[in-house]
Amino acid sequence: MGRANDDAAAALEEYADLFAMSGGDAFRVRSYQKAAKAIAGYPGDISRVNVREVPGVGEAIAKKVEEFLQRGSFHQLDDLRIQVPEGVRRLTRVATLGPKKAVFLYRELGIDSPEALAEAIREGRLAGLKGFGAKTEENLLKGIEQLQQAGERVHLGVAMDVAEQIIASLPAEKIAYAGSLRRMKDTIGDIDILAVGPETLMEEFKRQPYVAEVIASGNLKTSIRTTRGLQVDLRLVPAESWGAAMQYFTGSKEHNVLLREMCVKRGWKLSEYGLFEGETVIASKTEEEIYAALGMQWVPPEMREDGGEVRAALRGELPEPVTLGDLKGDLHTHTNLTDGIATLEEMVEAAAGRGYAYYAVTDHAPNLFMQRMTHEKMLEQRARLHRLQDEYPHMRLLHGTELNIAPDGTVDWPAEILQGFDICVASVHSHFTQSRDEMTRRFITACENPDVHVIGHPTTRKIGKRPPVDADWEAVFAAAARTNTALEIDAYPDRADLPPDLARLARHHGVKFSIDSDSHAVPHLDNMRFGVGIARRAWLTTDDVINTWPLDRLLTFLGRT
DNA sequence: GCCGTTTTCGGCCCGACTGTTTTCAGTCG
Repeated sequence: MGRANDDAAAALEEYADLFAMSGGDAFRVRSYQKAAKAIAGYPGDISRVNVREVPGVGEAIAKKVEEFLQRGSFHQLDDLRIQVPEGVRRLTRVATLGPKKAVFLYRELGIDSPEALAEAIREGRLAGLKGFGAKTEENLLKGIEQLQQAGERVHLGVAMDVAEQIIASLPAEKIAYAGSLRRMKDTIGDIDILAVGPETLMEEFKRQPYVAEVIASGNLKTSIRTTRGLQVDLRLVPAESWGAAMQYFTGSKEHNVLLREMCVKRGWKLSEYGLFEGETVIASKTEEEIYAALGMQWVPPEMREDGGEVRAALRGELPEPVTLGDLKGDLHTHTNLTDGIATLEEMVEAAAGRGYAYYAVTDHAPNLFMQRMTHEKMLEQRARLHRLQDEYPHMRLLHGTELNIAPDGTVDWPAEILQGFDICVASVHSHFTQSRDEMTRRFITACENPDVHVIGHPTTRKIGKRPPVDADWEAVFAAAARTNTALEIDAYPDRADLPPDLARLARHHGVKFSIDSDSHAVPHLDNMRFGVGIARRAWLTTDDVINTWPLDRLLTFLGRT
């Protein structure tokens, strides 16, 4: 996946927003959005191929993209950025506030940021404004609060992308990311990178095109802000302290405090330079040496959160968390029959390339009206999938669907149709604001449906955009365990759903899990690693995760033998 | 602005919900 694709897609999305806000034709807005989505999901690197090959990109958009690749922007975008201030676009990130109202507020009252809007509401300046009643004001304030709580953190996918780009750009002897990124936290505040190399590496770092601002710079540490607004710290460490530095800067702080307390009791000292007894180095080169010297198992970074891992490691009782290599298939993916952008054949081919033993296609069902799914289209897809099976003797193709859980907990099709699927995922896509009791009942009803195998992205949160729904999760987990309904760990990094803490709680209830990519394009299949990160943070083993199981065991779980 | 023809124009994912309105615009998925 080329980063050029993501950058160009982001520019087109921004252009679509600004174009909509400046009163542009809605169909053209959609063209820009569609092209952005297609470019982001395009498997090839658009800086190396003719971007006109991407479906949804015609002559006009191709010219914009080419100019963007040349100089990092295009002139139509420059023009609109002058007309619509950056803060006004940020207004549309407030829930329930779209382009029309944002521009209206800007024109009428000069409101040019979420902060300015909050102030205007508090000062009563919106009173009497057409279309802005008391309820609207209340909703806007709530939306602004949520936005501020999300803060400046980005989701793991964005941070990983930046970190990998930086690592690839620097000629170090040794270089790796540490910090919350290595622990695979779902949101990341800043990126820590450690390197072994010459001091000239710092100069090289500061010259890179992704650097927007140098915050601080010395011989051993440089802090920058990237063009995407993320802070990155690069530290030079001595080769002989590599393990100690990785251990120290990976954290978490709480995990490290526990280790250092243990050291103090033994008269030792643990720092980023090593484990010492007086002046004598006991261990420093590798993390494994350090943990071994402390008389404990090496702790996987994802588990270093002071969640009982230190005690377990001292006793030699750390579970072996699931790895990417353990996954034998993906059980939630889409094609362009609904809202994916790749064909069935392209998705299946890419899945086979990953060496999967099975792969489920789960397009949306009729109750999400915008997807225009019908019984006939579904049956046609099933026939196509069955024909395709002959070409993949080593990968079992499963025909599934992603059902919509209605407010009362029911799903799209009647039982006799559902039983024709190999697997049914069911997810909430609307009515997010139901009361806790209603939402809990809704999930439990879905779990109790014998034809529902997996609850998709259970909390329905979108990091930075939408909070999780409110439910009595313990009651939902108990129902899932009782009914043998798996809960999904949606690996798509802006979802990361279930979140790690809830997944760990669910495990205590005996719930099984399905780690799925929820792919809507070929490159999304790679997001699986983020789902594995969540699972490892939740201490899940292969026994907990149904898509690490051999096909026979999976089919038994699905009741499809 | 894109696309696929009924091949250079006319359609483009469409329905529900919310808060405001008194018949609907805006937002969302």
